[in-house]
Amino acid sequence: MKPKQPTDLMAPPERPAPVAGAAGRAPGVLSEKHVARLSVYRRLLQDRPAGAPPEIYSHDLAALSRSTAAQVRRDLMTIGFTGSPARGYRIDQLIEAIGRTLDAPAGQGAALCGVGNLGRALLDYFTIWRPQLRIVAAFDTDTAKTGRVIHRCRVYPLAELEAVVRAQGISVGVITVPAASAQRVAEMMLAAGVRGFLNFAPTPLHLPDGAYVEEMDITTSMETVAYFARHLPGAAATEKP
Amino acid sequence: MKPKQPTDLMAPPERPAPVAGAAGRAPGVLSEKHVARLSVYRRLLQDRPAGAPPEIYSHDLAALSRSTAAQVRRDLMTIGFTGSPARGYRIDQLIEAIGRTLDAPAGQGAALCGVGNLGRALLDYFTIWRPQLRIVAAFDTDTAKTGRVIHRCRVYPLAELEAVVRAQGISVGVITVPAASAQRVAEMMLAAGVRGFLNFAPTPLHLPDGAYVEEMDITTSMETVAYFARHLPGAAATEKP
DNA sequence: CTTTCTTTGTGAAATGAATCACAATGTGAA
DNA sequence: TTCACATTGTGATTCATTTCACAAAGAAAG
Repeated sequence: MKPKQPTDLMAPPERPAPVAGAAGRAPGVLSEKHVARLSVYRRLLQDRPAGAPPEIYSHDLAALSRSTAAQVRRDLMTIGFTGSPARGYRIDQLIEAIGRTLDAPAGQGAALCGVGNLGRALLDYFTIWRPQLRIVAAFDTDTAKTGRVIHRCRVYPLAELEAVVRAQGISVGVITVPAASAQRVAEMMLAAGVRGFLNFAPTPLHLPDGAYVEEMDITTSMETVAYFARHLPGAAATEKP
Repeated sequence: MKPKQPTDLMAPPERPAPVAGAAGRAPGVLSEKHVARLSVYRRLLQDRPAGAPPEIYSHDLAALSRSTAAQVRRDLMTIGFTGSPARGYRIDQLIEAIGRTLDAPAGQGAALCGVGNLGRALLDYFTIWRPQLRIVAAFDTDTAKTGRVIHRCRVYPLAELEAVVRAQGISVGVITVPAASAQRVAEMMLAAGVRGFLNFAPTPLHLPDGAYVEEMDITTSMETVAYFARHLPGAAATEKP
């Protein structure tokens, strides 16, 4: 074989394809894991019992969130929040600081596509939800479902998606349709202005840059858990040699 | 302040606490991300249309799975699967090879706790499922639900959890109870022999080493998506300066 | 006031994962 | 047969994230 040029000459260098994700983050924008941890911290702090002290140490928050003290301190550092030695972090201020990072000042609306079993469960899950981030519209093709209001959320026919999403300035889409329709529905939402997608369909979405997709692949998670249930240190169970 | 010993003398060095996860993997055991990708590869290959060619190139599988060709090759390398230059990977053999890695030879059973909206949706989701990994029992405290069969799955009272889990050799637990009961239910399952947990409750589980927990935190995922919907390159939308 | 203790904030180091880049391999065409 | 080419397999490298480890900062006790 002969020595070759940098491998590909006409093909672009191997990238995650022109596909969505937080791949190339703008400077000052946090990483996905980072945002997820902040979200968890906030909820844990909000769920605190009434009598609890108004401050918390990094190692206590770490214990609550299954993290480490160093991780917590680093996370808070990057959002510019500071505590005091020997007293820890002020909980009320911390909740507020995380909110400034995570929440849209004017609030954000989400739309859900596919009012099946899972869709209805999620609507229910998010009914009691702060105004900061709410599912404000649902869509389905089934005329038996459209026009009704399920868990306080109106169900529109899919044909009205573009109009409703635009009118309400919806920026987040939750996809709970069957795998076969997921890509089509996602593209409709994208065209209507939705930028962030939470995809429960068991197939990856292919969207251009400028869209962010989080795959919630229940089947894959289940298989992952099953794998580690067998392969964890000290797990001889269920395994046939 | 005075120079100090290695920081902590009696406290153990900061670790993710004696808490579950794939933290310290045994040698030869794959990483979580790795397993997740293999699971996705397999499903994509299985879902292939009938007329498709019996082989596939790494870059084609990468495109399907939102990955890169190099990543795919590396993944298959670590499970010891090889293709042929200029012809790619044999799909049928690859599906089988992934199965040898992911599946328990004798199959694995899962139990679901909490037959609410979300629990029922998941039971439905997993009804048509291969024998390799199935939800074989559900549990709930509500006597209106126990004794019935929902989506082909029998619902037992929580009191029978230990007996049923032991009798059926169940190794995976799916938690869809309210946050307040999640920890208790997880501990019951752990005591009965469950090693892997898929936790949909909006609070992290605290289990000792020897248990693996995958958090399926829908609220956090939603907040993450919302954040990136606003902060993605070229996303001025929904943001108020 | 001084000492002792625990905690924060953060460079530096370590770990882990993804990507690069290229020799080796096989295919099909001439 | 030989050539040209696209692809695999993989060491080396880069990049991202986590962890370490310690100076600085209070607080509380003496």
